[in-house]
Amino acid sequence: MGITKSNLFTEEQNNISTIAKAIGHPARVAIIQYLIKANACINGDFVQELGLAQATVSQHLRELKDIGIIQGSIEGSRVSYCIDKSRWKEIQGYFNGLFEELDTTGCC
Amino acid sequence: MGITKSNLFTEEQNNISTIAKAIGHPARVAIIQYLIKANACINGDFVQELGLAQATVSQHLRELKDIGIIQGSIEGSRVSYCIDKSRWKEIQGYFNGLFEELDTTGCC
DNA sequence: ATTATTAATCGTAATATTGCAATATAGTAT
DNA sequence: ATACTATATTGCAATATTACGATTAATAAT
Repeated sequence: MGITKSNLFTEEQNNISTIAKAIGHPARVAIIQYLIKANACINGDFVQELGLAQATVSQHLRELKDIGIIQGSIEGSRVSYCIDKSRWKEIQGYFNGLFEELDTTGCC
Repeated sequence: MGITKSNLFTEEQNNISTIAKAIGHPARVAIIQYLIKANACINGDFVQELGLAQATVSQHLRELKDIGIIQGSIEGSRVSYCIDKSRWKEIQGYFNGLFEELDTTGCC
């Protein structure tokens, strides 16, 4: 069917998976890395940077905006993008929660 | 088109996004959490646990196996699943790399 | 005013994902 | 041998994702 049965899962599970899904495309990882490295709000030429069509890049940017990882503010005829650091830390917290539960003692 | 242009991106970007994609479904997050919490190889009744059809669960388990997060070993007529801890730590490293690059000083 | 630049949105095609019933496979128990 | 149990695979329908050309909207430059 292609439709995820979110109602079967906890809010945390849905949160983590939704965020992971958003990170689950190399272009979006590239955008995130680029903005983190820049450490500033920039109207970078993502189209040049990524090598994808303008419409496609815009779509990826919107996905990242939708879950709050990046923010875009209109700056004249351009749009300035940056990481939402507090949201990013929140996301880091979700993943850390997932990772830190692992008990390195025991089998396997 | 629905086909990701992986060739445009770095190996790291493709690695991260591929793993994130695998985590990008609540059922798979639930499986991971369940196995981490168990800290053992178990033939848990994932079908009961998740509330999805057996075929669907099997599919999700295979996806996690494919990228190495979990391992399944045949145990009589059952299959015993567990987290691949070394792989999981490797994945943790990928995400930490992504998170730790963030400079909390500066704008935004 | 006209033209260029930048970025969002719409429409659409190709492909992927999610989910399940049905079937297949393989071990267990009777 | 037969029936039962657990899991994998196949085939298919519904929906989602990826990508792009074309269009739109809004500012900037001439």
